[in-house]
Amino acid sequence: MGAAANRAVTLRDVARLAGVSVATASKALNGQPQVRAETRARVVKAAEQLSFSPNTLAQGLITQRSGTVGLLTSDLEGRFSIPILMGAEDAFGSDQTSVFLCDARGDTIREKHHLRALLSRRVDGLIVVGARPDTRPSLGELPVPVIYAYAPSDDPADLSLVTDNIGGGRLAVDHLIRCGRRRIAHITGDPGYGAAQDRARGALDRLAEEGLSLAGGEVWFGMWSEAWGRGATRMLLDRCPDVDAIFAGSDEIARGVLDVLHEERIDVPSQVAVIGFDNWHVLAANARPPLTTVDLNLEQLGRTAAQRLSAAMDGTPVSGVETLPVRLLTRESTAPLR
Amino acid sequence: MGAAANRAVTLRDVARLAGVSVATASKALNGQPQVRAETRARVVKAAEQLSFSPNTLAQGLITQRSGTVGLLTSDLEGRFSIPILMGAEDAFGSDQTSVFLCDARGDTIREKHHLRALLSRRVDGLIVVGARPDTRPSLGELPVPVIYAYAPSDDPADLSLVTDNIGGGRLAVDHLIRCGRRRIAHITGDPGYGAAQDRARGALDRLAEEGLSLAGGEVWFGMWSEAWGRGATRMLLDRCPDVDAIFAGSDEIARGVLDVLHEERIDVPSQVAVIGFDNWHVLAANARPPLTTVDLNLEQLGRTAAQRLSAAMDGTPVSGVETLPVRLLTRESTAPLR
DNA sequence: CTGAAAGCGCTAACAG
DNA sequence: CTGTTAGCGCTTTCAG
Repeated sequence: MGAAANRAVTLRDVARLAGVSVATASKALNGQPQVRAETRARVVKAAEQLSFSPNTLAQGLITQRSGTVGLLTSDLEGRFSIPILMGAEDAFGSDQTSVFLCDARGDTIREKHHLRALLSRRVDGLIVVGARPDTRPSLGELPVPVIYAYAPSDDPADLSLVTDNIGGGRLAVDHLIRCGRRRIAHITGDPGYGAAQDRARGALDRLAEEGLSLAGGEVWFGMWSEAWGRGATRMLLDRCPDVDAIFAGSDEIARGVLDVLHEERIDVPSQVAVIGFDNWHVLAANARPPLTTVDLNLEQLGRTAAQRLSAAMDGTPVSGVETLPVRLLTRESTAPLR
Repeated sequence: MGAAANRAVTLRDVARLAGVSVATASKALNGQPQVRAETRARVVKAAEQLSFSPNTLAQGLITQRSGTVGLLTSDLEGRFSIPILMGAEDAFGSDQTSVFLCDARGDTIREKHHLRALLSRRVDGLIVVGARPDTRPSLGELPVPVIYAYAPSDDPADLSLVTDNIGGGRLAVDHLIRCGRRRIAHITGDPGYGAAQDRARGALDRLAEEGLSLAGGEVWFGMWSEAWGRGATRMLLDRCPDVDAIFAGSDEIARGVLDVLHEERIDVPSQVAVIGFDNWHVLAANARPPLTTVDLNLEQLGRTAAQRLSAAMDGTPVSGVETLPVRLLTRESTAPLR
């Protein structure tokens, strides 16, 4: 059918059927101790018969808790929001808390609108997930706690959760070094992204510790696209034909790198090892060969966001920027030399 | 700050500040006619001063409408749910309706849980988005209207919205024919998917109308992966070297097809035209050359779902299966012969 | 142990 | 035009 809509069954119906008062029915259903076992059983049975489901709105009116949180994202399309959102969703048990999803699409006006709607729905808290890992404007002082995920707030009084891009760059290069590579190049995306800078910085740091410098002389900044990955690789091969490893700043770029290497009949990983970043599954797993990459651990980030938010809702707010670890995911595009 | 949480301001506070009764304040704020303009102004000003935001829960208690809908998806990861969800989100103006997002991850138990929670939150309606375009079990009779999107319900009494896969297959082949191709092959995914069967069927139909049959003799069913696209293409080239167009059942497969063609130095589109399916942006737009493909119009599907749901909530339920059109998106991997 | 009464924040008659 | 009263569905004192 789909649309059956009789009047919804209320606690009063249950009470009537069980032959008790509404108050008693309420206590029985909520496991309050001061109810005779026999009575409770009768009420529970009645509730089941009518398939009663308590009106959460009414409960919320009393308890001053709606049992909902708002998830304000700037780019749903983006692959970043989704895992975070899933992590958050399952950290709040579905029984306890439901999440309102709002996509502002990078539009401040729309964000304001959504915020207003959420507040008027009396959400108990808010998670704000940004589109890219750069600082975003704080929502300011709000009547409910807020956690910023992925993109940190510009106000240090807020709590922000971000991925460790510097650590990721370091991890990637470290892995390459452990594979015995010494002539390591770094091709990455838009230098305007904090993520590009941080990943490069981590890579450079680790290289320096080893007394190594970058093959090709410098970081190849460009765009977050396969095409740039291809173009940069061609130039790199030209200038530095003896490169033995390439750290790509994203999986998209890495795909471009692999393509050109394949074209030039340079074997991966035996001649050149390649490592990506993001673990964008459809790109990384389908690559030829499957791509070793740095996984952002985004679900974990989402779970942590939910936990911090719960803590804040229970009166233990935290502030500052918390950096969450990323991890290496090895597939076949890297291997020890020889 | 983040957690400021004084007591939320209520209509009573506004009324007091404006020096009127709660009832009058309510009327003033809700644009009821029977309020003197001067009074209304005073109330509105007071509300602004206190940055009052009406408690939607309380309103819902009275109007018997929560102004929320549930979005029950089976695979958030999947690229399919997201655009649908976005379309739905913006078809319900954010001022009117907010959406609860729940991901059941293909687990029936979890689905039941979510359903229960949603119902107890008194959602006004439900959109159920499946993971793959095959029939799924109906949720049965519910106290609110339900729309099934992408994956149709097995109960014809429900309303389901699906994409036109047969039409899509037809569209793809039609385009190839208009490009002057006569030796058209079809490489596609898992034959257990209705989508694979339907796309093939549409392709075959259109071919038949033209008196043509499939290059390579039959449909190449396999898996939804780049690797299968590559493997199938190699076999195809072997068996049928004069093929002049390949219709791939998905963009992933198409990427594999392009790879092998490139390897064999067969030019796309001058020698062989290639068309994909799904318009999975990161794959299609970054392909070499950029991939002509069939766009599923998923946002539109989401919008339509929202509209149908609104209609049903207003008392105009519909049932059956509604098939929504897909559309051709031409990029550079197809072109007229010569 | 059980029920009557009050009230969460808001709206909707109905009097004044 | 404005205020009083009742009540949405539920929980929670407080008497019985």
